[in-house]
Amino acid sequence: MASFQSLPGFRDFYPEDFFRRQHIFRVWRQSATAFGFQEYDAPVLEPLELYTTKSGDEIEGQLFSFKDKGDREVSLRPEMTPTVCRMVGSRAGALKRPIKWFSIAEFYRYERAQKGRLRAFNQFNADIFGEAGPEAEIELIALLIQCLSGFGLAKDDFLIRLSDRDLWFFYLEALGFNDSQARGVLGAIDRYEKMGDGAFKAYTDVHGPLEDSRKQKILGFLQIKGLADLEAALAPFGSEKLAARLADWRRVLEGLAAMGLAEFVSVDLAVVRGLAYYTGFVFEAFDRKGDLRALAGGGRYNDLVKKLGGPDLPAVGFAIGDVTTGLLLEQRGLMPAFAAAPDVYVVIGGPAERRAALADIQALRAAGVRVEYPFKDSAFGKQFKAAAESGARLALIYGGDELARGAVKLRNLADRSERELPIAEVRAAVRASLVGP
RNA sequence: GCGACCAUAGCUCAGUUGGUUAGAGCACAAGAUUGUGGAUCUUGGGGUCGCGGGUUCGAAUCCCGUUGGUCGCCCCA
Repeated sequence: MASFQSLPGFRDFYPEDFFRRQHIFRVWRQSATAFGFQEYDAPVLEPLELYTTKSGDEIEGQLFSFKDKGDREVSLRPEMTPTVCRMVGSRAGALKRPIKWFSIAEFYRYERAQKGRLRAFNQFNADIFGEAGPEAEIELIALLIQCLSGFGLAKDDFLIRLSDRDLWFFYLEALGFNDSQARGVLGAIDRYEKMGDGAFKAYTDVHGPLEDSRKQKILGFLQIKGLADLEAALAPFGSEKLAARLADWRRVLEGLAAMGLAEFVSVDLAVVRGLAYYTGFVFEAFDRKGDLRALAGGGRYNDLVKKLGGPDLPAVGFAIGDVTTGLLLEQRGLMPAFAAAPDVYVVIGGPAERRAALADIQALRAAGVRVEYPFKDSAFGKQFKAAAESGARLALIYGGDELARGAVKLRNLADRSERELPIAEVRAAVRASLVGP
């Protein structure tokens, strides 16, 4: 047992773990690139204030924060949103709209680890700045779907639940709740799926009892699972603002339907997201079959750039994590097996043959061919075993007999066929064999 | 911050009422095997039994503490 271990909630990535992580990153990056998002990165360590300004002082309990040697209050980043708001905000005047950015980065939260949640984890973040209309939501939800279906996950595997904090506030206002009460109700709604009726305890503690008729209306609104139901529920409260909002809803759902993605998305007002800074549409991605925590979440946050000192810039974004995604892919058998096979394994007869082999090995590698060879001289039998175990498609054999003729052997390890070729043709022959059938 | 369960080799685990030098399979390495394959056989390396203390003639085993893991609660950006 080693004397040192990684810190709680932090992971070592051994090659097979790293391979799985890279697979996840690769799908995310390909998806974002295909959607025209540009990649950025930012510091791991930020001023503590960046997060307390956004989320309040209570957040500090969940942060990896400390004082640096210059007596600055700093924190490892727990999320990307404030950082990207700062970056976009400070150059907003010069950036072409819409601003579509993504990042893949590691984040740190000082919390107890549990299933799907660690202290250090990776997230893909995608955000669109400068577009107030629902086209931004369409783009991001479509990207989120691609970031999951790119692994081979289908509509039976996951679901995007779409909700709207604006509509909730509108509805609660119509029921006579003031702003503070409405926020309390949203807090209860956020917990209702998990806790049932107990979710309202925090509300009644602060705002007093909630009469049954209004509570039933709230619970009824919560059950809405489609646009038609939504429109029917809101019909009694007709107003221009509401009509415009419902028009936004139709545009989002029609846009996604036109992309062929309707079956991935459901209207579901039970999703409100805990954070207060969301200002409109909010959405989460869920595993349909299992009991995993949310796969991804996001929404619109039109006030945050300004709150963090930037211009008034509408924004919408989402994040998806590597831990839950990895668990889901393992459960569904969609995580590819670790593969580190070279293209070519070179079998070397002995010290004299090694010199010729090394020259070709270096030339092949410089040309981009993955080449492996034994460091120490050993029996041919052992080397062929090693060649087979390496998973290489080809073996190049540098034996004394062949080299005496100025030749080497090229063996196809899959079908065990073998041919001799002049040593000068090794590079061309290897290339042809690798691209060939 | 709170709670439950767990901890023996790189991995999965065995280890009797507390009793000599803690074992197996897999993995790794060497050999059988100096010109052709993932097999087989033989051999080997690898352990402060998570750590610390206590009980005992004697602790992997019993007790206390602690650290870590897993899973919940709180929280979830």
